[in-house]
Amino acid sequence: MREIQLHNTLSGKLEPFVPQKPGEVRMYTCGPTVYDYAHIGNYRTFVFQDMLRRFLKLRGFQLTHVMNLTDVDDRIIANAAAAGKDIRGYTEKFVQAFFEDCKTLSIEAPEHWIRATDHIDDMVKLIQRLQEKTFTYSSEGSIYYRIAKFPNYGKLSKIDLTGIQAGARVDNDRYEKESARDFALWKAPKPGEHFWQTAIGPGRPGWHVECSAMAMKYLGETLDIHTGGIDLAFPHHENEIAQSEAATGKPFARYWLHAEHLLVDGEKMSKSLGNFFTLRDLFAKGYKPSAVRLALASVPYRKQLNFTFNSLRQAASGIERLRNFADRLQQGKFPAGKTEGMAARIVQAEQEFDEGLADDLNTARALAAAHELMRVANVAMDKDEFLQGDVAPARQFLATFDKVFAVLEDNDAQKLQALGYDSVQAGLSDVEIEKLIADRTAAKKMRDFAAADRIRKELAERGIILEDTKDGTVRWKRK
RNA sequence: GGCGCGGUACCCAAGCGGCCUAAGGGAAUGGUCUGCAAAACCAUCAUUCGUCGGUUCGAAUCCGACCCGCGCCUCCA
Repeated sequence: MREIQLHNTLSGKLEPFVPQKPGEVRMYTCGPTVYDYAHIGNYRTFVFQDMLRRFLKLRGFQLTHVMNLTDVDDRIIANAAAAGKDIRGYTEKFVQAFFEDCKTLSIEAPEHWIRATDHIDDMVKLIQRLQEKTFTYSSEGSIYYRIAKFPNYGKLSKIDLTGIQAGARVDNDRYEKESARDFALWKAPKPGEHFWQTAIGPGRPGWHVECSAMAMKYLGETLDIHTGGIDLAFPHHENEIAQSEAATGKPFARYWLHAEHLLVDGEKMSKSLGNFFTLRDLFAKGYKPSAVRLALASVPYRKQLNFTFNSLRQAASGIERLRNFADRLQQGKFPAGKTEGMAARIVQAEQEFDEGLADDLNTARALAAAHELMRVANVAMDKDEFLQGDVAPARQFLATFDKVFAVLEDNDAQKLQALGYDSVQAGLSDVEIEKLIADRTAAKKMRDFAAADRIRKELAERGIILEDTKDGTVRWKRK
């Protein structure tokens, strides 16, 4: 098996992936800030993280994956206050929506889903460690990190601190800092704001400290993998490194992976441009969860993904093809025997699939391997050269494929219903459909094709596609 | 200005020195199959890889310059 290569932001290069402990991977991924519904750009990153975790598991690693939910920050405090709610009361709705969205997109639950507000003590302890080592200073009740004391600052984002010392840029932070780049570990409460009463005084944590404290609590002082969106590289991850490594004297994370952004129609998604979408916006327009997942998954994570409705339709077609093939394997009748050639092609597809993913999670390559095998197998089936004994290995391949892509299961309608979107064809039950198909079959027998076509058309209008098979049975599916 | 992605067919996209007269998918057109469909299959769809130079026996792939798109450089995945 080919060794896994990952692009490490730290070195700017592809590196062979070798975890600290053979066979075990400890991974931390930055999750959402739950001040609103997450948007599809967020999910581009989360789907990437999910595919990474799925691939590592497929490769047999014992994985401990932690994803945080940032449920305290300026926006949350402001929005909660405006809504007259406390922090938990305000964020709960978005936390639940996030969980639902993950389920809908087949994003697996990590081993630990954790919230910042459950870990204030851990953050306080980390800040105290930094205080002992004099990496901090206090000012007007807030505690800041003194970047000047950490010589390696900038190693992740390659930022050059010379020339942008205090005063180089306008510092409009409300608090007093020694240097413009210094960041708050702990923020003094403002009147009326929610705060925690702690050993380091009243207040609330700065943004960056949560990830350092939580990651180290669950995964140890040196993680194998840390990931997030590219925008987090600076300042968030840079600051995490500064805090963590100053406190422990050890490398914080060995591999840093950053997902490029999703664009909509070639532009940054933003509310003001009117190109801002949540998952729910897409479902309301009738797009399937699986198509959204595939659209997000099929462009490798280090490439900006230009999201368009056309790309969604393309993904939907891809899903159709994959599922049609899976159905054909499931339901088709094949001659007895087993062919050498097909077995070899399947092994080849498995190899290409694995190699693609091992190559810095090149999902486009992995997907192409599946398509290539499908074409070869379909051709063989059309010629009756695909035999019964070829079915199991082919299905095995699809199962492997789906362990990472997770789009084959035909459960979009249920997922949408669970979220309260009634699918178009909700009116017809399976029994009613079967009844209409029986009527049509009867009409066909009488050679009353007009009547038969009328039924087909009626079903089509309600989203049911019929397929006549050679042996006279009729397969159907919901579009 | 600094740092970083990227420009490959109508669209998405792989490729990263010879196996490339460039994977895979979507769309389209024609065809096979079908009572008609659907699915599947076949054919057509880039002698060319943003532009111009250079290196090389050989370049989409390396080097240089330029053009264009995008992101980060104050809490945005």
